[in-house]
Parts: sequence; C-alpha cells; structure tokens
Amino acid sequence: MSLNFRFPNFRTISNSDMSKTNIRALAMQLGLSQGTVSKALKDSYEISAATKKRVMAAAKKLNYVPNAYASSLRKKKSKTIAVVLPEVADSFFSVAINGIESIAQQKGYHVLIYLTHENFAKEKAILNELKSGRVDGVLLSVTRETKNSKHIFDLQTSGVPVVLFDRVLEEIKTAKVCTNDFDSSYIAAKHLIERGCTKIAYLSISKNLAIANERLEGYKKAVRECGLLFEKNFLVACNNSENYNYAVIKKLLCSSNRPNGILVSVEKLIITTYQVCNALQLKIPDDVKVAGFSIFPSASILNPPITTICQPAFEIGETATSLLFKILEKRGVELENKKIVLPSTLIVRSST
Amino acid sequence: MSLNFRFPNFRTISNSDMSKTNIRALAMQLGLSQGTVSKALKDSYEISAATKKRVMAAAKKLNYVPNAYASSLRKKKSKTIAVVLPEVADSFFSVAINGIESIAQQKGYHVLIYLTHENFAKEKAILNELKSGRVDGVLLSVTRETKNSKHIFDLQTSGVPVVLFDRVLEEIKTAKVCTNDFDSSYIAAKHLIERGCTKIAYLSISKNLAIANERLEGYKKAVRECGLLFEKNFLVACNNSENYNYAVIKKLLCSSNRPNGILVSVEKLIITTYQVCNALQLKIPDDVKVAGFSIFPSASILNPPITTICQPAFEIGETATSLLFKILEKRGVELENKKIVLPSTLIVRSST
DNA sequence: TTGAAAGCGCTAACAG
DNA sequence: CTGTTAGCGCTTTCAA
Repeated sequence: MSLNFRFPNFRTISNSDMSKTNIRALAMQLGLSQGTVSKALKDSYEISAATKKRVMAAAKKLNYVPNAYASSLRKKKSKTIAVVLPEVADSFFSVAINGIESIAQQKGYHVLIYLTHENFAKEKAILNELKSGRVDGVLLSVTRETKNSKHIFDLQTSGVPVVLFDRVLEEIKTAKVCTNDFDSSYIAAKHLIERGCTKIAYLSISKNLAIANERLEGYKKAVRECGLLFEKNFLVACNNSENYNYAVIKKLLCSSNRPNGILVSVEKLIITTYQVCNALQLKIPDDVKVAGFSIFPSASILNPPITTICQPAFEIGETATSLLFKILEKRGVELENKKIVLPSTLIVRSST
Repeated sequence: MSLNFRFPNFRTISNSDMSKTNIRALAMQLGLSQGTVSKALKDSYEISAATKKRVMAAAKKLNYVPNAYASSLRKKKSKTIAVVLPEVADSFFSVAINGIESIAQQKGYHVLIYLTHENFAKEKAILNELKSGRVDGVLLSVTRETKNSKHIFDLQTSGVPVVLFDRVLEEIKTAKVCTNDFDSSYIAAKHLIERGCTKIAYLSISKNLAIANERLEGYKKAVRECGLLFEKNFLVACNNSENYNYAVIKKLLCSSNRPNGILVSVEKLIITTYQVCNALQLKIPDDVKVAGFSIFPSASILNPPITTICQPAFEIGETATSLLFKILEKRGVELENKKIVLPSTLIVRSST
C-alpha cells in the first residue's frame, strides 16, 4: 500500500501535467487549505516560517502564477492604470509614456494604453469603458477637439481618479501636470523679436486646447508688448492633414507680406515648415527665423539646427504618474486641483 | 400602502445614489434575474425584444458598465493583449505601437504596454507575470541582450500565444513579422559603393539580435562582393550609452584609415554620427557618406537629408497584431512558425 | 497557526 | 422566454 493511497491529496509535486496550476491545485498538492496557501504566498505573519518555505518552494516548482483577475475582482483593485492620449508617434508623448511606464513599473502597476487619434468620440467611449473596474486610475491628455468635460467628470464620479497631463482642462477638478506654455511661448516670441524679427507668424493646431491658447496668448503678449504689427494672416490654423498644413504654410510664406519669423506651436509642423522653406528656397534664418515647441532628438542636426522650446516630457509623465499614485494611496485628497507646472527651456540654435 | 411596499424590489429607477451599479442591482431594479439581464445586454436571441429594450434603457440610465474582471474571470478571456518591447521613445517602436493599437482597438481589445529597456531580466520577469491570465496573447520584440528563449517558450507553454515582431528569435516556434534586414542592408551598402565609397564602416548595436546580424551580414556580403578592403576597425560595436557611442564613432572617424562611407544600423546612432561629423568638420557626403535604418519624420530636413532604409513600422505592428488575433480566434494553428517579411525601402537623399 | 466558508460580479448550463 | 444555480480563482473574515 503506497503512501499516496493513504494521503490521496499528497501527490508527488511535479510540473509535468500541463493543466494551469491554480491556488486550489497548489493547496491540494501541499495538503493545505487555499486560505493558508494564499496567506503564505503573501508572507503573512499568521503563517509559520516552515509552511511559508514549503509553499513558496511548491509554488516555484509548479510555476504558479496567481490569476490576476480573480485577485482583482476580490480585492477590487486592479494594479493597473490607463494612459489615454492622442498619439504615440510623437516625440513628446512617446517620451512621456516612458516616464509614466518607469514609475508604474517601479510600483508594480500595469499600464494600459489607449490612443484617441484626436477623436473626441473615441475619447468619450474609452473613458466610459474605463468605468468597468479595469483600472484604478487614469492619466489623460485630451484630444484637440475636447471642449466638453462631462465624460471626464463621469469617470471621476464613478470612482476612478483622473490626472491630466500636458493637454489639461482647467475646469476639471483634479491634479494636473503641464509645462509653462504661456511663458515659454512668450519667451520664444521675445527671442525671435530680439533676433530681429518684425513680422512673426504663429502656427497653431487647436482652438479648444487650453495649452494651445496659452501658447497663443504668450506669443500675442510678446508681439503686443513690442508693438509689432500684427496681420491677421499671421495666425495660421493648422490641423491634422499634412497636405492642408503644407498648403496654408506655403500660402503664408508666399504672401506679399511674408513674415520674417515663425513660432511653431507643435513638433510636426516644424517639419512641414522646413519643407515649405526648402521648396520656396527661403533661407532659415536669413529670410525667415523659425522656433518651435519640440523635443526632437534630431533638433541639433537639422538644416539648420532648430531653436526649440524643449518640454520636460519625461518628467511630466513621471510627475503625473506619481501624483496619480499619491491619490490612489489616499495620501492625496488634498491634491485635488493641484496644478504642477514643469518649465520648458528655450534652446537657441541656428534657426534663429 | 404603496406599490413599493408590495414589490419591494421595484425601486424607482434613478442614478442618484452613488453606489456602483452591478448587474445584480440592475436586475433588482428591473425585477428580473441576473441571468436574464446578462443575456439581454448581449442581445441574446433567448430574450424578448421588449425585455431587451427595457434592460438596455435601464442600463443606460443607471450608467451600468459591466465589471471587466468578473467577466474575464468567468469567460477565461481577457480581451487584452500585451506589447513587450525595448523602448518607446524611438520612431520605429512608437509607430509600430500605433499599428498595433489600431488593430486592437478595431477588435475591441485592450493593450497593455511593457518596456524592457533592453534589460533581459526585466523581459523575463514581465513574461512570467503574463502567465497570470491577464492577457490573451503577447506581441514581443526582444531586448538586445536576449539570447536564451526559455522564458518565451514557458509563456507559450502556459497557453499564451506569442507573436514576435521586428526583433525576432528564429528558434521560437511561432508567427513572426519583420522586415528584410539582410537584403535591405545589402542594398544600402551596395548603394554606398555605387556612390563611390571604398571604405565602409558599419555601426552595430548587438551581437545577439538576429536582425542585427542579418543587417551585418547583408553589409558584409556587399563589401565582399565588391572586393572592398575590410578593416576590422570598420565594424563598430555601439551600445546603450550615448557617450560611449560618441567616443567610438569619433575614434572611427579620426583614425588614419578613415572610412568614406558609414552604414548605420539603427536610428539613434544616426544622430550621434552626424554630431561627430559636425564636430570633426567632416562634410557629408563629400568626406563621408552616411546611410541608416530609420523612419525619422525629419529625415528630409536634416543637414544633409539622410539616405534611409525605411522600415514599414506601422504595417509591421498591424500585421503582427492581425496574426495574433488569427491565432486567438483559433483560425491559425497553421500559422505557427510562419514568418512574414515586409520589405523596407531605400530612400536616397543627399547624405550619399 | 491553520481551516472553513463566503463572496467579489459575472456567465452559462440547465430547468421551468 | 425567464429563472435558478453553480462556479471562474482568489482573499478574507471568523472559527477552531
């Protein structure tokens, strides 16, 4: 008569059969209860050292990995956050994601990523889905179409904290992290003026976005202060279409009253601007000086190297994520409505 | 005596109380069973049109969003995939993520993102965690340190399909999507030779990565075929440190036997190469011609515009994801070990 | 120090 | 067509 017969629950521990080991199987193998195993695995003080050791060893041997969703369901915590943003093929956002991921990984959190592609309806649908308990919190940078914030409010109301970054919305009561858009735009415009620009155009991307307006206002302030003439055609509204943007920038630079300075409010448009200048044989910086918001790694090897307002993208991502965790850890009720501003830096290069 | 008293389960439908509505609450409000509500919500043929309508209306009114994890737990499907890759602040990967996300969103799947930062131990830990049932499948691009593939095999064995993209591992039996690294490297090297380069250096990033070796071999073949002399110092092993890379490239270009052509195997190193050339006052393409693997959006406005081997990053992401879904939908057992090669294109610009 | 039992919210088989 | 029931795998009282 074998030992196995006497203790039918004690089977030789082996990982040869391919069924996914769950805590019940593990407990059976060990001749312990699920509860005990569960506690042992999380190193609970209630469990004896010997048992813990045995449990850990068996878990390792059987390659036991606890089911994430069972645990989430039970604990009502998902250890997951969502990042919702317009675009990832953009230096700013991809570096920001890096910052976000680094903090999340450090905290043992998982990161879900959702791209809105600047589509408000999609943003709404995504945030609505996130009420499902899938995530403990959300990091959001809104689309350029987002005016209304009800969808965000609803998500918060359903118990999911939201932290806004970069493209923030003032009206939402929560922590926000962004850069000093107004000031840095002002500084950049001033810089163009100092370098001799008398007619400065501004390339914008959105009428709704607070940060776009901040940048616009910073530019306007500088222009106004210096008493420069301001033609209405100097304000160029760009959008998501490269062809369209190329056309309007070309029109700007072909006009009889051509600007001699351009402030570009967003990275993508810098490329278009350079391309138009090349096509029109306009020399930067001689014919027209260009500065722009960007964190191009290639800024220094462009032709010519471009003066940039460099945003602290990584830090913005990190900070927003840390803030979110503070809220999740309930250490941060007082963080509601806190706005953290991480300054950009003007890096002067030969384009101005 | 009120109706409410007679039918205590019938409360007026309202969303005023803040408790998160679950299916039970919804069912109670409606005076139906959970099962019926569940079926009605998924438009089951078993349920009458009238009931469906009533249920849908109430769900909407109460802002009911089903708990994702309860449902995942029950169905043993997470509707989630993971993307595991070295880096996101890199044009190639960020565009690939775009492709991935677009297909996933279309299929109603969620995307978890994990960065390994070229760290093999991290890759192992991440893949191990993904045995938790958190995801239905994984898209993986390995670190440059990854030699061993046991961790991947283990994940597959635990029932999670893995599709490799870009940085693939031949030994793993699964679907793979990459570009024609060997051929395009060969073509680029040939191009340099046609443009008059007689001494071509190659900047590499990893000894393990299959794709790095493919690129290297393509280069070698071209050099060999054309009978060019091959100095061992023309093979420059770069790594993750910008300073180090700058130093070795500088050394290369300062050597008495300076190459007059450089093939750069990875985007980041292009910037360093340009910077070194600028610092040394070497003229591209006169003193040295440069071509590189890259999908820089700014390639055309560099000084000079750089000849690139342009990888179909978006399509690689899309294709890998579609393949993964085929496998998940069990339509793809025969896809095991299928390798899809999406060709890169050489875009000749003034750097050569 | 360990075990038993209840239940997170949902789905799916089976009954009615 | 609708209801009942039994779990998915885990954690957490509470009892022993």
